Amino acid sequence: MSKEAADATGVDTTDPRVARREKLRRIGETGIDPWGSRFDERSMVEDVRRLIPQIKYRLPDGTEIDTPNMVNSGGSVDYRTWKSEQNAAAGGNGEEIGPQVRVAGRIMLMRPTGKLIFLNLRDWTGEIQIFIGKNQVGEEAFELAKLFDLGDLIGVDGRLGWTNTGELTVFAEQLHFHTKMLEPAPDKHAGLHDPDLRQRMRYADLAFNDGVREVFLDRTRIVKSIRQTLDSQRFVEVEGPTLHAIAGGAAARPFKTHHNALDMPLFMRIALELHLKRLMVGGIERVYELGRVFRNEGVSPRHNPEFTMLEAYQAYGDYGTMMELTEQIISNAIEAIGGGMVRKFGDQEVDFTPPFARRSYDDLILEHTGVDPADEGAMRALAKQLGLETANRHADVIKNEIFEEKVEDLLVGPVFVIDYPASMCPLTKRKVDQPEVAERFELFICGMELANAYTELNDPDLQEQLFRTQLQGLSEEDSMAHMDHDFVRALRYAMPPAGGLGIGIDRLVMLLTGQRSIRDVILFPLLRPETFES
RNA sequence: GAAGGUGUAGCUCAGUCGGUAGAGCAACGGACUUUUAAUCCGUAGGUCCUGGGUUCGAGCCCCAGCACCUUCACCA
Repeated sequence: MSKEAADATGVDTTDPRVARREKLRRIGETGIDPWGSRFDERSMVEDVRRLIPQIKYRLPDGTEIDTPNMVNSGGSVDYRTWKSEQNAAAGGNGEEIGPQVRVAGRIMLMRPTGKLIFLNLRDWTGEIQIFIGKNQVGEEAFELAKLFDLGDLIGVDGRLGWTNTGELTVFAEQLHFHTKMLEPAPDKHAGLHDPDLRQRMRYADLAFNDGVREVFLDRTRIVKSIRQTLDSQRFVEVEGPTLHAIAGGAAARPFKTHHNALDMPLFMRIALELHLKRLMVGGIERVYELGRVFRNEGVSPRHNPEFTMLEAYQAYGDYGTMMELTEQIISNAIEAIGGGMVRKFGDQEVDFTPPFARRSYDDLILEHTGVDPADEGAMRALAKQLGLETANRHADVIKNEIFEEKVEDLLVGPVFVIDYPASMCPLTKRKVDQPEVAERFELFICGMELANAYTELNDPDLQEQLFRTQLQGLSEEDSMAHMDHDFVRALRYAMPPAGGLGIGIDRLVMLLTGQRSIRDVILFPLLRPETFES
């Protein structure tokens, strides 16, 4: 048994948790519900700041003048000096007047100085200083204020005004206790740094770390903007099934699950594609889904097992249409969060001003390797030189490995890589005059694959044949040759020629908000479960 | 799955050559009615990730395990 410190009431003071529970108890003793209740007609901090013009200085003769632009609020005026000048000119002491406001939020900082306490109160729109003076709020309320801890949720009624140092402040007249935080607050300046804690306890990360909420609010703005861009072009948003009997539409390992009542194996979807195309057969000529897909693969700063995809399909379009749509989606999203078309990502700078560059797959290989991609022998030799596996592999597979090895990382972009080898793209229409080339693009930015689009294959017989054709050099698990008879039947009911687009939303948010890890743009990324003692 | 890194007070982090466990913030007590990460005085707080081993002696060295980070692998 370790020795325990105790305050006058015999309570252990070494553990902040114990101290907080003791304060909770004392608050309850005063008759106040420490878990709060409905609190109507409060203002958001953002809106309170808009009331600044209503703060006036009333001179002895009754005239009211605007308060100046303070040092602490971006201006240059020292309030004390300004007031004494005004008073001297008026021949008497004036008085500041300001609007009544009601705010609520979390206590982020506390600066008690004897019989007054300064607080920084934060709600989800911003932070504002609160002044609590013993003489101003009364003995009882001041005793309550002494039981406040960092992280507690409180409400304040008071007058909006300036302190002598020119800080916008709510001068408290009435205090309301809303909720006690029972856990110790993170470091008030450094916040939570440990990435494990930040991800596990995203609530604390959001509450106490600067900039985190802004990233996730930007994510919401980006997603909303994408919907607006598509909706304004008469795309219809739909919700496809997430449980699939056949995990198709991409080459990825699915999560397996099981339906008990039907005793049926199921897969979590790995793509949205095949159901959206069925809907185009049904006549929804412009259709999209913004939804979660699941891929049973490793995690990395760019991969989370569940992530958000946009897929959009436009009848009578092609991959060129999809390039234009992609440019609109991205530039509108940037406009929605502000900050300009030129953005920094790590030490790279990316100019998102459309139109984006368009470069052919083969040209890029030639440019970055100096080897002719049409020369299969030379490609194989280069692959061997790079230490890549070449035996029994299709020439296009080898070429693609070379592309991934030598080209992808260098594409700062944004650049549309166009015209892929047809054998790599079983859901893609071939060029009429070049059947070995597929009408497909991938959009690369900062070495990341951000979007993928095709002129969609709508020939049911060819589609069936491609499903049946096991690609050389790919295992069954790695190929997308999972026959989906119903999908082929759907094509037989006539799917219009169309362009289709997929965008990785998480990666887009990463790029636009400057976050280096996908886990910083996903609220609750996958983690191993924490072990709790109980 | 592989390699490297990290794990020390509630939080952020130091910890020398292997020799009694440290700071700032938070907490507790005190002073302070215009502070800005308030300041000042004082007090308390440790399963040094877990389990083994080497050693007279381990936060530090060795082995195994766990979690996270990075790179790689997997990844249309």
